[in-house]
Amino acid sequence: MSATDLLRAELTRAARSLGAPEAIEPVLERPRDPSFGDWATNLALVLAKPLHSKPRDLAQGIVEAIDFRRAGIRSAEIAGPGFINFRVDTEVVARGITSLIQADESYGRSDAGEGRPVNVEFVSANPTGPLHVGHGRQAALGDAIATLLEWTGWRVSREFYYNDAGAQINNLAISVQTRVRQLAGEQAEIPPDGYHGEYIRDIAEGYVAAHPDDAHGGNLEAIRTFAVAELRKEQDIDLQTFGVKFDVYFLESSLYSTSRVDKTVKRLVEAGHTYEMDGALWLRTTDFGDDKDRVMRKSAQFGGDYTYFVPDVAYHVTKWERGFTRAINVQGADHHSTVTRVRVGLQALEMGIPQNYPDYVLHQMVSLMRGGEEVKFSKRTGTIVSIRELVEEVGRDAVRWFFLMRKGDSPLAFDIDLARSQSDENPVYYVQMAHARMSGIFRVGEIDPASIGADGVDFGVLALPEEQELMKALLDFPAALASAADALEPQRLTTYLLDTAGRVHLWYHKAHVLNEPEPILRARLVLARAAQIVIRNGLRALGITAPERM
RNA sequence: GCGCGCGUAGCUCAGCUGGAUAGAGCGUCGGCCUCCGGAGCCGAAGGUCACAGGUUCGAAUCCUGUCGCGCGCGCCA
Repeated sequence: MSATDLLRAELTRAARSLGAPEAIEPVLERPRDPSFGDWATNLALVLAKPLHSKPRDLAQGIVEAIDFRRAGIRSAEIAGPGFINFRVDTEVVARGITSLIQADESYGRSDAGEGRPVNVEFVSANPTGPLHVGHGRQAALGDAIATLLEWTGWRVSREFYYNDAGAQINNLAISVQTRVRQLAGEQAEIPPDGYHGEYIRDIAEGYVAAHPDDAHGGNLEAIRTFAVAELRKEQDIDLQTFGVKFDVYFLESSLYSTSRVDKTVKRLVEAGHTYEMDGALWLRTTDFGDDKDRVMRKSAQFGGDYTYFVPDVAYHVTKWERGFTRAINVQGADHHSTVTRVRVGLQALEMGIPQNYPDYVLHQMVSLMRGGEEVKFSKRTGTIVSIRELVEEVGRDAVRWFFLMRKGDSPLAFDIDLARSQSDENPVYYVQMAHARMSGIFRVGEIDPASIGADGVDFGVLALPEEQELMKALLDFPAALASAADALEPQRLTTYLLDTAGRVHLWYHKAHVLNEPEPILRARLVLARAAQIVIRNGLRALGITAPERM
């Protein structure tokens, strides 16, 4: 049980003894000013209304009802309008650091998810081109969210859905076919809504080499198959470069071949939420809060196909039926209009799927900055900069960190110069350096960090304010990680790591380790080990490496 | 026009689901160190949290409206 759990449990007991409602859950937070103490609670302020008493009187009652020993505190003071500030027993801090080191690689893990399954879908790029930096942000976010959920006890499946069936694939095939014809010396133009990137020519050349019998590109079906396979291969390399692995690749075409699309449509019709108009089949999405109804099946004059959201709904039915009672989709905010449609489609099926299923994590656009100017184009791919190029230039760790350090809600200006720089101003360098420095202590001292144990160590000698603050920060790690996981906001963890790395550096400058006399040496080795573990685990949970030296 | 998101220090951004005097880095100014395991460290200035109302013990955070920016608004995906 962590220090905060102890205190919280005791507060709950004290509050109930004063007549507080059963459901009360005391909130603990770090006081803004560390001189106030280690933890503060607003419990008395919250209870003032239901109990019809003055906050300060209640606070007094709570303080008197607390068993300090059981709560693991050495003082409790009432402040301001009714806050209660606590100072944690030094013994409790010592125990916390001790169990941190014992937990080692699993420090920060919790079982809030209780092993329940969750599906995290991200990237889901159609095989019509290389992955660009927007997909990169998605890959970093999705992979980090998935890992954070694993750390908090969920059974995670990473899933990549791709459209290998629709109009865009047709566009791709025609674009490649055009290039094949040009190679054969024919006059041909890629249609305006086709794909114009340089890579299309590469694929055309590959096709001709693999299909010498079809040098003029007459076999559109073979071209389509070839192009999709090539681009899937390229995207896999992109993902590999980025270090992302998926558990499931889900093909849109399989939804047709298994009749799942037809079944979904049938069910929607039977549920009575559809109607025919102008030769098309419509879903009455306005019944569920959409601003207009949506076409499900196009009329004959538009080709008679299903619109994209129909297979998308069928796809999400499979997630539900595969046992994923929780599903998270990571997408660019430019696709946010799909959120309502997918959810509404699932509601209209009336099969007991919750209204807010699936969860969405939407992220804003990425722009690349170099030399203070925006980078717009890439030689290789035309109008986009591919994630592979970016990773090759600045490195996987920096790319991941930069994509994770901002809230998804805000647009991201990726500073290439900063990401490359080997200096404290580069946040990922700064954090990794904190880990490398801790590792350096053990390397120089020729001590195996894994051999460090905290038994019998006198924590009382860690009296510097910097080491007190550092220990507190290290003990905050599990809560910081859990908060990032719960909110599906990895930037909470990057923020925590940056702050904690700052405390590590501060301590490192202030306190020597290796040349100190015995009781201090041992205690500081323990602290260095604890810091090393926290930074390493935090970076790993974000998919970033923690180097031993830099 | 409608929907979603955003607006916090000169710049880039945090702000832990409503808490105390709104924070960090960079930049600026002043000082210290210039021995170390990669030259850092200390301090200062800098804010109408876009604006106006509202909710309550208490709002950057929740609600309403206004302004500005981004994205979306197809029988495209």
